[in-house]
Amino acid sequence: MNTEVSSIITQLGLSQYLGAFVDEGFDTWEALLDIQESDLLPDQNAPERPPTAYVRFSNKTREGLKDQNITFAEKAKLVGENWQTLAPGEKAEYESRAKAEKDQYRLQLEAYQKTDNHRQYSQYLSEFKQEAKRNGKRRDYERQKLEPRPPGYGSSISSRVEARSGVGASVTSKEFDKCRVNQIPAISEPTLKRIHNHISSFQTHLANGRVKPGDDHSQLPPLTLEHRKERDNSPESALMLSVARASRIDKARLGGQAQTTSRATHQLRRHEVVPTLPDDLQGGLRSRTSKQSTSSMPATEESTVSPSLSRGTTTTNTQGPQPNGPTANTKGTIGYGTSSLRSLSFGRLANKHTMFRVRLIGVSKWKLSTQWKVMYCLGPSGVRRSLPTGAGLTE
DNA sequence: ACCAAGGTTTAATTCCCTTT
DNA sequence: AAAGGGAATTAAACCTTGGT
Repeated sequence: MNTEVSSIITQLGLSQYLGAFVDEGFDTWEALLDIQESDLLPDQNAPERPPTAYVRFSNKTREGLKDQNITFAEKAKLVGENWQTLAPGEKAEYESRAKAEKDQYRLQLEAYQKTDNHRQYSQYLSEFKQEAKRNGKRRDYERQKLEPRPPGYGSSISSRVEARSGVGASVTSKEFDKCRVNQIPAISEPTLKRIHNHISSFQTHLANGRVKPGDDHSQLPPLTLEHRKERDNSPESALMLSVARASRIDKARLGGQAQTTSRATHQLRRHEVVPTLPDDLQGGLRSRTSKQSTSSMPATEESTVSPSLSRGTTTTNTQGPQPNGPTANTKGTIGYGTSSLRSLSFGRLANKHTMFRVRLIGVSKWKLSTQWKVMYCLGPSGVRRSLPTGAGLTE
C-alpha cells in the first residue's frame, strides 16, 4: 500500500475512507484525486431501487409548488415541513406503498442476482480489483473518454497563482502548476472573511452582468431568464458579436485561429461593469491593465471592427494603459468567473497581504474532491513566502 | 525566436435542502 | 443515495500577446 496516500489521508482527517479507497484499487494519490463518477457507476442491469416514502411525497408536493417563485432550497424546506405535519393517515399511505415497493424490489434483486448480467458485473468488479492490486492502477479502461477538444480550447485558469501582481511576487504559473496545497492555511480574521465574501459574490454577479456601475451591490437581483435574454439580445451584444465575427473572419484569412462568437459577450459583460470594493480597500485594486495593454479584443469598436485588420494591430488600446489605482477598476479584468479572481490583488496592501487561491480537499458525494478557494493571506507577497509555515506547498 | 502569462470554450460537476 | 431545477463553478489544452 502506498504510504503517501495513507499519510495524506490521515493528515486530512479522512482516514475512515482509507480502507474503502484502497480496497477499490485507488491506492495512489493521483488515482484518488482522479476518481470520477463513471468509475463508480452501479450495475446498469440491476433493478432500480424504488423511491422512499419521503421522496415520493416530495415529488408530488413539488409538483404543486411548481408555479411558485421560490428557490430550490426553500422548496426543500417547505416539503420537509409539510412532511412533518402530514396527517398520520396520509403518511401511512406513503409508507405502506414504499414498503410494498421495497419488498418487491428485494424479490427482483434476488432474481436478478441469478442472471448472467449479474454474474458478468460481479466478474468485472473482481477483475478490476485484481487488476488494481496487481499494478496499482485504477480501471482506466472503464473511463468514458471525453471528445477531444477543438484547438483553441481554454487554459487551466484554475491552476494559476493569483498573487502575481503583488510586489515581489515570485512564483511563475508553471511553478505553481507543480505545487500542491495539501493543507489549508488557517485564516479566520473577520475582516478577511468579509473581504472574501464580498469578492466571491462579486465574481459571480459581475460574471453574469447583473452588476452595473452605481448599483447597490448589497442587494443583488436574482438572475432570471429574461435578464439573460435581454443581455444577449441587446444592441450592444449584437455589436460585439459582429466585432467578433469580423475579427474571426480576418484571423481565418490570415491563417490564425478563428475566434468563436460568444467571446464577444464576455467582453461585453466585462466592460460594462465597475467593481466596487469595501471602503478600506478602495483605490487598492489592481488589474493587469495597469501593467500591460488591455485585452486581446478591446471593446472599442473602431479598433477591432475594421475588416483590414492585420495581425498585431488588433490589440490597440485607444485608452492607453490604465494607471495604477482606482481608475484601473473601470477596465479591469474583473468580471469573468474564475479568471477574474486570478488577477485580483490589493496593491495598497501588497507588502502585507496577498490574495490567492488554495486547493481545498474534501469528500463529496462520490469522490474525493478538490476545490480552489480564494484565500486572503497575511505576509509578504509571493505565494510561497506568504503561506504560513507548514502550509504544505510541495513540488 | 522564445518565454511568461493572460485569455478562451463546452461539458461536466457541484451546490442549494430535506427526509428516510 | 435518491428526487426536484438550474445557477455556479471547474477542468481541459492550446492560442495570443507583451516583452526580451
